[in-house]
Amino acid sequence: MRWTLYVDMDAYYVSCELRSRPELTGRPVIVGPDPKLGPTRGVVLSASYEARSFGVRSALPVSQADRLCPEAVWIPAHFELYESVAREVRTCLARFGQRVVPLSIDEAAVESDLEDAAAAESVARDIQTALRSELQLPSSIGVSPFRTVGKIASDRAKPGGIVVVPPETTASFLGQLPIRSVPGVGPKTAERLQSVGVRQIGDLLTVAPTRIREATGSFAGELIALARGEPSEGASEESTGPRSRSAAETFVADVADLPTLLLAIDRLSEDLAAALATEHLGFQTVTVAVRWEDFTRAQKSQTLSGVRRDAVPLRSAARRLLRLVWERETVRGHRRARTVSVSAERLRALPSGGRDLESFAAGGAHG
DNA sequence: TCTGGGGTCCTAGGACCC
DNA sequence: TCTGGGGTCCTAGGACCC
Repeated sequence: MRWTLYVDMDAYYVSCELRSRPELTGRPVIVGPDPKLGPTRGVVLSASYEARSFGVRSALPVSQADRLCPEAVWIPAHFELYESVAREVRTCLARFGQRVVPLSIDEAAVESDLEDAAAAESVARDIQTALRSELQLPSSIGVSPFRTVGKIASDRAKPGGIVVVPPETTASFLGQLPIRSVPGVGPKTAERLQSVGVRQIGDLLTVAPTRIREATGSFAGELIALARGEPSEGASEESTGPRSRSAAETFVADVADLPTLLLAIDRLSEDLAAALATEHLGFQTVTVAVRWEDFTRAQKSQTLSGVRRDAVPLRSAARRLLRLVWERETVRGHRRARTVSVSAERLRALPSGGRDLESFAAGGAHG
């Protein structure tokens, strides 16, 4: 039987940092912008379990984390380190299965043909030991024939554990868990489900399917199948390359004038174009988004007549789109901007040689 | 001092096409 | 009086994830 060993690294960014600073082990450590270095609008990226005991969590505003845990050791993020350690992790995992599917920087599914649940648990144990002894990284592992169930199980295994869910016990394992533990069910969906009487996954089997559908639309079938212990595993995904690349900037203080926003758009466009060039990616759609001071968002996008690769068309489209967003806002009376972002979409791989652009224009598209 | 940055997928209406 | 129908593209926004 094909099993998924769903590996989720514990406090991943913190764990990466502790490899070079082992003396901090056992102390509250937070990866994120250090509040003692000045005002910041940032959030916690990763917190050690010692810091979590103070209530510090990922995505918590730094100002609140500082109040909850003043003695924390703050470490600025080193994303290139985390990417390179993630490659080491995948290399290590490859020894333990037929296939390793990377699912995020700190999660991967190891798929392996194994005799039974006991054999799968034994491999999970070996993986954990290897990650710990060879890479000094703690992990949690969920074991199931189903990837979604593996992910849910890995959450229950944290920190440092292994949870095995044999196929015949899937429905009973899931039944008592809060609906919020299903990947894809966030605060809004959970609230809508609760309003039709669904609090736990098992409730999906007792509430009328039409009501589930009212609450969650096309997601309903997937949810009900999961509750039965027979999740519909989406057809194995061809990885087709990235769909979008973006760059964003949140201002230290909200911005009320267009020229300042245009300067930011210029910088972001340059950064984004450089990143796309590194990956040899062309783009066809440009989106500019503004987050206003009240945290609502407005965006404008434009699809160009063909695939582009340079900073110049990216920047000029982005500037135009920003002006349009700004005009629309002027009509309704001037909120200040908190964050601006530029996104490139409908990406296409370009040959690294740098041939004539027009040969990559979408077939038949003009305008 | 509330709420980063980089992503994915879904929905829904209008345009456009055959 | 009537008002096909199915498909795709574009755009704006919502929800969610790490």
